[in-house]
Amino acid sequence: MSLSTEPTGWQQSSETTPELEAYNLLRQVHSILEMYNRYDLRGEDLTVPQFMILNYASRSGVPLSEISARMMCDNSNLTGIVDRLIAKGYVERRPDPNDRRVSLICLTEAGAEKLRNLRPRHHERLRKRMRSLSEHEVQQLRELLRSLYSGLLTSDNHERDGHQSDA
Amino acid sequence: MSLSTEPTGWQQSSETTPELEAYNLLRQVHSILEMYNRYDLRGEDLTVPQFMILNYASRSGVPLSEISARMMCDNSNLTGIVDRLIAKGYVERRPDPNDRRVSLICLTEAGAEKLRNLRPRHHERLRKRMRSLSEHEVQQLRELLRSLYSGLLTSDNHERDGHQSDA
DNA sequence: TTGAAACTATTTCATTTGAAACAATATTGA
DNA sequence: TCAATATTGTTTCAAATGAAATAGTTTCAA
Repeated sequence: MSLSTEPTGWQQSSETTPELEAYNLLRQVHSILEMYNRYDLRGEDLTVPQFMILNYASRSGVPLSEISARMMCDNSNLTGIVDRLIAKGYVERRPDPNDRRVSLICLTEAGAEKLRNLRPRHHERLRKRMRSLSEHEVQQLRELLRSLYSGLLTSDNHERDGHQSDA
Repeated sequence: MSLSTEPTGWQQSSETTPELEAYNLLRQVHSILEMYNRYDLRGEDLTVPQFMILNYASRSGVPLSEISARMMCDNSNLTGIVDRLIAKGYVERRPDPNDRRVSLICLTEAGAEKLRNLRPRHHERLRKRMRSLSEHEVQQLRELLRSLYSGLLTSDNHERDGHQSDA
């Protein structure tokens, strides 16, 4: 996928709903921001998920399953990514003395330094990229996504077909 | 990643901005909706990207690069996914008589039938999942994402460090 | 206490994704 | 025309992801 963002040729399908449009836009925005993040990290010896783990780790150590919960992914996904971060010297695994099942992901000094360097630039870039929204609009967007997020978590949203509750 | 969505233990970091919060929520919402889509397609012999390609293909055929543009991914990603869809009998490749470089992705009758069956249910599920937002809020969200999307495409958002334009 | 159940992380396997290199074809401009 | 350039799709490789199975550990109730 190239970084150039020229107008594309295809048309919006006629069969659509506000919900579907919102969801498609959400996917597109996510995809573009992810792409920019990827390019930002290009020269930094890091991939996007590796950077994400750095952001959730700490010097004192964070359980792998806490990181996977925040990243909304499976534990099994992180094993390999953490391995690569260890190979690069940015984190290390330490056993949790209180629970021998847990392995704590600890930032090394090199990892902490990397993070001190990258995080502020990352936030600043994001801020600039969202300049097309006013301060108020950003907050509006945040609140709408918050509602949506809560709604998705709390209700029975993954029902199977049949037995709709609004019958 | 399990489907259960119980409250998690971690706290929001103190160092954050409205932009970062909005982005993190966007990622989380995206992640949850994607997870639900995955579970919906579980018994349907389809993965999420496979279903997405079905949605963009047609009986008369669509160039692969048009599909990859709409999916915001690289052509190379689709080769394998299309191969699997062909193996399942839902699409086929046909050469474009007007341009021998392009290969048209055509829905088979089985693929068209699958889509007729799945698409309405898919839209209905999405609609229900977004019920926590009012009709007006869905439209607000859509408009905000539209603005953000346009802003991301039009401006020079992937600048390297230095030469900030707001100095 | 002990056995069943739950939890944590890893392993394994298939699929998806990102990126670069490539072959075939099309387009363009000298 | 024809050579340089661009476009389309595939191949290849590394990384990430989803899901199931597994081993080790903890929790909890009988």
